[in-house]
Amino acid sequence: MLDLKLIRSNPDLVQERLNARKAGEYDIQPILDLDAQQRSIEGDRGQLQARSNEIGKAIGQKMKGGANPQSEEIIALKTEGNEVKQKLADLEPQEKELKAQIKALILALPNLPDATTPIGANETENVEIRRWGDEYKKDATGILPHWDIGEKLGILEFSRAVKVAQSRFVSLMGAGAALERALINFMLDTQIEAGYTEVMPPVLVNSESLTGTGQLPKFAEESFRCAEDDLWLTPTAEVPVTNLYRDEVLDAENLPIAHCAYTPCFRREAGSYGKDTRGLIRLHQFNKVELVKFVHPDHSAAEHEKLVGNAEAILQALKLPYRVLELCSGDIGFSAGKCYDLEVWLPSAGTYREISSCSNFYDFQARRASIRFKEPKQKGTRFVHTLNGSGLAIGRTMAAVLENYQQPNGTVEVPEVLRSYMRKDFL
RNA sequence: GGAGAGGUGGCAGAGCGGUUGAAUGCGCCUGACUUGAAAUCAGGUUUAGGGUCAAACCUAACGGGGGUUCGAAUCCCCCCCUCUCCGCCA
Repeated sequence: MLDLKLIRSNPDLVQERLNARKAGEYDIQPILDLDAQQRSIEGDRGQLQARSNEIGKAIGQKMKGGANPQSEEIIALKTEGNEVKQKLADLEPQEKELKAQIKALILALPNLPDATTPIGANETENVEIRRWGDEYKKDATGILPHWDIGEKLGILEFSRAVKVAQSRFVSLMGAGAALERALINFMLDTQIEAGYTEVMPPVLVNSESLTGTGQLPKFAEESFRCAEDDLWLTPTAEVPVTNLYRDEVLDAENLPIAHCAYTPCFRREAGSYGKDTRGLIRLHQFNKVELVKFVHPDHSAAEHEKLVGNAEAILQALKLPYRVLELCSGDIGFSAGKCYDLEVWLPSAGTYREISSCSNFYDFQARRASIRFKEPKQKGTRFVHTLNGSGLAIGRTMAAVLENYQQPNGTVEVPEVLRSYMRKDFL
């Protein structure tokens, strides 16, 4: 959520930053208009309420002093009190309605792209920052797509999963399930070693939580909902883990708070019907290890770089070639101000595919979820900055392993760092 | 699912119609005492919005939403959540 005070005091800057996402898409003028109305009413209301309080206090004092409740003096005050109440009854609903409208409009506004975020219209204008692991790229000749090799090895079961659920689901069988577990454990162990505290959060979350991180209200159609309970299947552990601290005031000395979490993730993938219909790339249910940080605003840029490094460390340990993109203003997510994507090399397709997205949300989510911190000796509170990134998406990592580690004889070598988890060298 | 209890400041916990934004304790901050610290004493310490150069000041908030009243943390109604016991269950 953007700061209304910033919108009010610096409308041109805000509008210009929003235009960097998509020109003509966002207009803050209605907010400014409604805000002016609301403030005007609030002024009047405040005065009336002050008078009402005076009357109440005056009556209280006189009664305590033994005044007759039927005396003219008291009756006159009560009459005025009733008049004030009438006027307030007229003003209050107006102001309430205006506030609700403003809130709804602000909740629909995305974060401002950071000044360092490259300007661009769409994903074609993302900027490649660096590449890693070219030396591990093998000759792709004869390499089967991961879904083919997976079915051949009997470790990925698509058609039966479709019977059980629907399309875009998979069952992992035998060594496939074991590999998934190995990846989860390896990633968690690595991130715990790097200083993250593991958490296993609920994967059903309420609407307030989804609003806190920015999935609601705009992206309701992207999540599975249990309508009777106001609960949704979490689309990413970002939601439950960030909301762990919703409506809290944290001690500055406890920052940064860093969590890693393994959870299944659920996405409806509405509107992507033709895309990635085969394999593990785009499923309604997938596993992910997520990294989430709550940091002091002064350190969020440095913490962001560190977090990207933590995600990269997984790919490096797995010796999977990847590149780092900095997303441009037209492609960063709704809540993010700055975002790096990690893309892993998929030899069968001859392309890099997103495997992690690491974002700095600045105070955008913290403001929505009211996550603040207090510094000793300083008055008041400030919003923390929240960061998160995949570390990593398990299914896509599995796809990358099945392809990058595929042998000419149709087996798949187990990456060295996973062998102690798998207790075997080949699939 | 049945029965009961309860949701108050950073925490614990009073208040149950009138100058109560809220006793008390803990925590925290400032000062005194001390070589320093502890202990002790005095004072201070909620958040949000408005206002101001900065203050003063004004308004709101005692789970959420309505209602009664000149006036509600306190009374009434609805909803949510938590806890205890019973039942069921991984």
